[in-house]
Amino acid sequence: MRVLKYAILGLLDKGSLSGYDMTSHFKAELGQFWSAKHSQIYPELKKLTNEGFIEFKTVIQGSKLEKKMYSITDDGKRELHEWLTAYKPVPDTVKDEFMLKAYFISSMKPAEAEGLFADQLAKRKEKAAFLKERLETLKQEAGPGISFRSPHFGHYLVLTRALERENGYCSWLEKALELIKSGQAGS
Amino acid sequence: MRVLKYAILGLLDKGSLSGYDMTSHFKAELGQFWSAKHSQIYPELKKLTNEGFIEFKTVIQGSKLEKKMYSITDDGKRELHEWLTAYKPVPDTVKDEFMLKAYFISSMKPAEAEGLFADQLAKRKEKAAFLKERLETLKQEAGPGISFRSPHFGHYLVLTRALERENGYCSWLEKALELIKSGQAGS
DNA sequence: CAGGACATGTAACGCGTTACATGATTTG
DNA sequence: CAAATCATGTAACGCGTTACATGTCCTG
Repeated sequence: MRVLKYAILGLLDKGSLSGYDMTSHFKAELGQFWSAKHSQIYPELKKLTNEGFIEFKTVIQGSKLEKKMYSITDDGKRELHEWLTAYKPVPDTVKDEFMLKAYFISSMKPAEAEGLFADQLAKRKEKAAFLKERLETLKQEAGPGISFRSPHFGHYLVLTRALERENGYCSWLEKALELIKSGQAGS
Repeated sequence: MRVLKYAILGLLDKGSLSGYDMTSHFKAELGQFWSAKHSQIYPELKKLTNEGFIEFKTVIQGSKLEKKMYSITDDGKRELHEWLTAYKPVPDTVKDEFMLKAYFISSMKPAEAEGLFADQLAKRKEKAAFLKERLETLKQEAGPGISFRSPHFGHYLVLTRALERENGYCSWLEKALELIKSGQAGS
């Protein structure tokens, strides 16, 4: 399905970028929902160039270092638009290794399960706090009444969703922990 | 990391299964958080047998049809336990193609974005309703006061998490849709 | 007796990660 | 001047999906 192709086209639709710049985006907010390593990005850039969806200009950074600045072509824009506006089914499976362990909870002792869930809760809370801070920063940059028109709207959507995802996970973990503990008490 | 290995060991820790049985589990509740096709399962079963983590007996179904019933060995149980009780970091990225599109919302017209989000909301609501029904059924089978001791506790955890995941997605989509529509009104 | 479910396998291909490999630039 | 960051590439390997391939059993 080549989703990385569309991730690259989408990034380039906002402005020119080098391959290295793209890896940076995948390490920032966008990385909550999509990412790729540079070893996957560089070959994909070559492929997209051959296909005519993007093009590049070599730029000299400093005195020697060569950098390829990519931009999207009209063909690329058409391709991106087609993907963006296509309605797709919700995936049946979104893989989550922790939930796989949860499914096998009967293979653990209560104390082991409690430890596992408590650890996960602590880590998720930390991540939620981190995302909350990022969102506060964004709100200050973009102003409080963020709207469709704002250049930060995409960031805003991604951050609010990521934060709610973690918060939802946390409240579920808390409920699960109580059930595990009450089962343990009655032994 | 071979997570499929542990998925198989976990399933077998509850009782003997054929490869075909495992694919059925991946199509049921467990499939919300992990799945694999039979083309991946059968080679993995061969590998796990060679490694001594599982073993099988050939059973005749009907008069001719051969079926391999797998069970977990003591080595396999140790291996499973080690994985279950290992604390792991929360993954940085959980891929979500729809959220990638959301990040690129500025490359869409408001009406296009509205259509996309409305479609996603309808599909997520449908999935949430389906999961809610499954959960009601489970509650009737298991009784209302489900606890750690219940043989259905793993199912219960997975279903409640999946349902809350969809509900959370829906409420975020509704908020996003309002922002998109209000931006459109002011154009 | 036909269609769907049960049952098991292999092959080809693409996606994704880790590791290998190199070099320039900036900042403290 | 050392360390971190900027910058680009390839190779090997494993994971996952689609397609190819075959045959039995049960239900209406």
